[in-house]
Amino acid sequence: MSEEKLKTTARVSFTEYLCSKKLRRTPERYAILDQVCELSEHFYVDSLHAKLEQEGFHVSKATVYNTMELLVDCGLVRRHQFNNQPAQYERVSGPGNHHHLICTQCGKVKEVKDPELMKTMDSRRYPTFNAAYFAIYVYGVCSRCQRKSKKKK
Amino acid sequence: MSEEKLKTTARVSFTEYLCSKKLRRTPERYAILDQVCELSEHFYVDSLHAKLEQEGFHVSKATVYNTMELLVDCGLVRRHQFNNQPAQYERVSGPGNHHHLICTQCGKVKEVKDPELMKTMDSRRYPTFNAAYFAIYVYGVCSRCQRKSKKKK
DNA sequence: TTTACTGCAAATATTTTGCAATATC
DNA sequence: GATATTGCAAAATATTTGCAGTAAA
Repeated sequence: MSEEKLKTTARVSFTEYLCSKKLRRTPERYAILDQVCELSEHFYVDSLHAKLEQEGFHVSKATVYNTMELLVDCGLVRRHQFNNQPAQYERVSGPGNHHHLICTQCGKVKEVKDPELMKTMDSRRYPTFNAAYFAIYVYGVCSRCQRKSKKKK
Repeated sequence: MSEEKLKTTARVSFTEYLCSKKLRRTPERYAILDQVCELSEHFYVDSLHAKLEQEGFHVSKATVYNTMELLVDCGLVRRHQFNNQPAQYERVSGPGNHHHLICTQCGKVKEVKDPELMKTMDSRRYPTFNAAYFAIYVYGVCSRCQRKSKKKK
């Protein structure tokens, strides 16, 4: 999907969400969503805010925080938080199809695709819990840190 | 496993860990570990600290934070952090055999056993990543919150 | 016209850090 | 005896909140 098409699709979803919840469609909210669509990787509130300012769009951080909450609530964005770092966000593009490898030494996060595992996850059913989406984190040591510890020895 | 046996096993692991890393075996560290073994559920640094003080063992919070890091590093404890709440910790008893259901409305966390899923997870292999353990979070709406939203309509 | 939203600054709260005193090795 | 660890208080920092002004409906 092209970035433009992606933006359009996201805007439509967001508009539907805002209307259904009787929330206002402000330029700030759409500018933040647009910027989110331009960030392919995981990002932080701080980096998102900096990018917006850099592009000449002034918003307060409070508004960015507020909007991220809406975007998470409407399913366009996922929130992750590892090891007491600031929260990381990630745009959702299509059905969840990857999980995360997290290095316990350097904190780096890598995405991995695993269709078989995703299928297994999708097949899970819970009697009294209405599941919406899931996140899988595998903790371990990344290749770079493995090399580092070998050197030390 | 009885609580006493569990404590003993945990102490042995922790001692091995401390020795291997040439860290000191202080009464504070063991007292914290013992207390962790007495908490079956997820807990916070704050509640753990309060429990210790309540039982007459005085430790500073800084030491609790420090020790939790060691316990996580040596694999006796897992750390979770949801939705900007303070970090939650959970004692690891035997091989990982459950995952978590998290209510996006009230924030409540529930453990679920799913041996089949655990088997699938254990079978995953990554070429350059040395996996140690994993965490699975399923987000959705718990039964209580489902009832609440029905009432509202 | 109503009131939700924004920006700003101040408040909050968890976690980290600096340092002197202490206890482990 | 050397120095890692502790306790305490202060600092750091992400996020939330209060409030007056602005703008969407």
